[in-house]
Amino acid sequence: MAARVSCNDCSLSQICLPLAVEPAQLDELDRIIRRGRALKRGEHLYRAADSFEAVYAVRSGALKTYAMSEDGEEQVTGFYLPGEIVGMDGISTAYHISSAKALETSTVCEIPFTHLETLSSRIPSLQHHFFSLMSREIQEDRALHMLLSKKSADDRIASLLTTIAARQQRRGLSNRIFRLPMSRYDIANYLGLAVETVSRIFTRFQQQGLIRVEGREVEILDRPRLCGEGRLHAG
Amino acid sequence: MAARVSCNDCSLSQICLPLAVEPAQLDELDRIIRRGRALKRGEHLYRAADSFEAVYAVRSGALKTYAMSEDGEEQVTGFYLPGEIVGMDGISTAYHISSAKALETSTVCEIPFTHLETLSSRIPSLQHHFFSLMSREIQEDRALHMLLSKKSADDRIASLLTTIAARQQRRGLSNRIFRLPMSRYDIANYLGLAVETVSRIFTRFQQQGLIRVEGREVEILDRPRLCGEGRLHAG
DNA sequence: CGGACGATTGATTATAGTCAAGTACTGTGG
DNA sequence: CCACAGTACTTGACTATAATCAATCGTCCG
Repeated sequence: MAARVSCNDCSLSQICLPLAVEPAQLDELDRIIRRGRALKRGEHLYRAADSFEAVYAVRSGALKTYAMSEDGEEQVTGFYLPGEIVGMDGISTAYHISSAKALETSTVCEIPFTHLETLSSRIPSLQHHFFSLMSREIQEDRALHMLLSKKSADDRIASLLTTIAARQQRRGLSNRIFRLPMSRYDIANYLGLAVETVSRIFTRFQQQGLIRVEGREVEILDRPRLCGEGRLHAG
Repeated sequence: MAARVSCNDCSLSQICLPLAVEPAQLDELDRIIRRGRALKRGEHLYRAADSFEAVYAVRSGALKTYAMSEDGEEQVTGFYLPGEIVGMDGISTAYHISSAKALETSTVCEIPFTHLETLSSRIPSLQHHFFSLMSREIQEDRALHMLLSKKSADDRIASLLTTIAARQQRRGLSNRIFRLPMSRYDIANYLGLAVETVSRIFTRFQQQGLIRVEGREVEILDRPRLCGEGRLHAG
């Protein structure tokens, strides 16, 4: 069964944790990982307030993380695609502050955090890689901060599309045609927009020839104009 | 000179890095720290694209971090008060992606990162604390994400004020009366608002008896209503 | 003292949200 | 296989919130 594959044989090893570990030490990492946990669409990987035990590498499918405000409204805080690490919130509190839910049928590799810490002490490159992963997460949050605080709804959607495209490419897939794993509602929530706005912008981007979109299938037709200036002030 | 004080004698040791280190090992941490770097108002601690060499503990004063978008507009990404660690972006890229600038006369302790990594391998609690610090930064970014994506201008300002108040308290200062180290422009920029909006809300909050404000001096008069529901729909 | 910057206030406008309605999908059970 | 329910998505009309434009005042420095 594919889920039992070792890191050695995993197609994602070049973008996942193993990239930080010498082949000679990969066995050590391999041994602490619990592989192939399967999640059905809508199932939770963990919930807010669950005790923090592990971080998870997405092997297939996609997840979203979200938090609840006091008044019960959901805030989607991130989307996680294969090769990406989810669950790094919670280290400081020892319990998760957000929930992680499968957007579609998914499998994850579970990496118990105390083991990972122990191993990181012994493998400097792993420690560095983990610092690095968290640092990148902070960087991405800063980019999102700018997106939400300075950019128009159009820019936000364009940025989401190109970001997803880039992450697809990282896994060796097309950066032009892909399927969004999340609903319009999740997109709207994540980007701080109303669903209706998201829908309208998808439609307009298509009319402007920037993308072709059919449900969750997206094709990027004019990347320069989508990313850049072209779209600003009447595209 | 106060700046030459060791971590042992530093009044901030209970909220800064030393809290993670046994007294017996504090010397080791102490030795790698370059203390008392002074910054005048407006001076940079580092700039975007500078090579990443160290993280910094704020000893006195206050700093802001900011990034520039391609089109040259500034995005304030954070404010850093005494006892807080600045500069953890940049680990993954080996160069800083944002700039850090003193909002007022400040001093910082410089902690060379490669030394910190080495030491972290030997002191598990320090490694854990550092993971923890980064995790908390991620948590705070998530809270900010919700603030920017779901909350009104009023909520954003209220949240900033109470957050600053809490951080003051952490250092043993009043959580009721304090001086904002940053300009209205920085506040507006950070919260994704126009300066005019910030100004108007400060004025209105004062008229509503929630705060007393005079320039950068702020007194919180009615915390419950400021934080909570009271303000919603006509306070 | 003057200039620049920071802050405030007012008038107007633009962007995205809300409300409302309706269509298209998806999966389920008959 | 189809009917149905429920959800996801789209579109239109109207509205509210905060942005922009503009003017003024205060104050900190050089």
